[in-house]
Amino acid sequence: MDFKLIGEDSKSKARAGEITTDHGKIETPIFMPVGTAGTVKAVHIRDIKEDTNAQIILGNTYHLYLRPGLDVLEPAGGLHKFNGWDRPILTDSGGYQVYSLSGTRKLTEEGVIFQSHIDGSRHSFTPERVMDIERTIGADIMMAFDECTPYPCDYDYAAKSLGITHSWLDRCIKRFNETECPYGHKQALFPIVQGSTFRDLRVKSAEYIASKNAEGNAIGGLSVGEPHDIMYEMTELVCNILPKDKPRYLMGVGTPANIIEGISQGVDMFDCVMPTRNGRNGMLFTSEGIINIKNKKWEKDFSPIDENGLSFVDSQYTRAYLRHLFAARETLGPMIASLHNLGFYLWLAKTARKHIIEGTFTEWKSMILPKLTHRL
RNA sequence: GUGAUUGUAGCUCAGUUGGCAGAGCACUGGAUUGUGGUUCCAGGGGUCGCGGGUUCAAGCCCCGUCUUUCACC
Repeated sequence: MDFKLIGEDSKSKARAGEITTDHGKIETPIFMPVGTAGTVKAVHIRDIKEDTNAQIILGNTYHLYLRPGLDVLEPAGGLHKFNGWDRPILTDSGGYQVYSLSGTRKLTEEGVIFQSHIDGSRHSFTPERVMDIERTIGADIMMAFDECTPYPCDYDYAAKSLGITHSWLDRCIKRFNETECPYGHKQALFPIVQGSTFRDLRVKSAEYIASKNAEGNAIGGLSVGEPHDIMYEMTELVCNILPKDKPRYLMGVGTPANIIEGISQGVDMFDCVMPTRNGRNGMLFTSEGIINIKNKKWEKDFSPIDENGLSFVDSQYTRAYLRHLFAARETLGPMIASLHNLGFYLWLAKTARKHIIEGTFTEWKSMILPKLTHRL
């Protein structure tokens, strides 16, 4: 993996760059659609590639390990071959899922013993095991196994958890260096900064992660319910410590406004379930504001979904028709809304990049921000 | 025609000994941040078939009437 900076904004920390992987280039800042179970829910691979122009998607170690399992993914030739996505893939390590999904779990210095949310079966994740699984999935970017602390989180727990995350990182790096991709392409390992909402823990973690000189670095443990200003404060703090010449990935963020703020603080990569999950539930992010397509006010609105949108669904379908699909619980409704939202998120990142390169990012940001939170 | 039976929110139905009219679904809003195609929160909505009567008080008891379904002539 390679990363080079293309341009920097003079009035903020925003920067434009380019990541090169064996599966192609990623122009940053970038939004990465989430494809937890090997699919970006309700959207065809063809539409993600050709309509939203996404350059990288996510997969999830926890979910893919449980289903379909490595005994399917390995003979399939890895996730790229399995789902037909030939551009870059990033796999989340499962640390977040062990925290958010698993009913009963036991966390020790060694690793985590958890129960499957599907059938209750017991499994064990250690840093070594997670590295092996991510090798078998074959993602271009593998995330280190961490513990995502909840919010709120008391200081003692956050400090103890951080120690575990750091020691797990060392074991991830060791295993990563001892193994290689079974399919022949290169894989990168990104460590994750934790430390909850405590400045000293975040600084300590960011310095530790920076010292590993990884090919890219991630900020985790945010967007878990804390106020936005705390999220921004922690992001800014950490970005000032993480190396400038490596991509920075803010995990799980966020709303369009969160992403613009993150970009201005020097974050290069984002992922979030919001465009797809909220899309499936009728919430649309458009160029003029946020729409709840289920609202009665759209019942007889025969205007296009988003007259400025670049996705084919934006002009193909009307708001009234999309509302009807949701009211009738037709499968096409969530499909249209998901594709539209992904198109909008990708447009947002691409347009931010253009303005960073042209030197007009700050002006554009102050123009676009009110529209991103406005409700139609 | 006779004997039973039914009628309460848009729908399906609870409603105790007579004591503030309820639920689920639907509808109207809101939430959702490294995804279990969800889930959660809030709100609006009633001439208790209709007309009388008893009672401090009736969805509930009494009388009449209409209505639903069933059985028998």
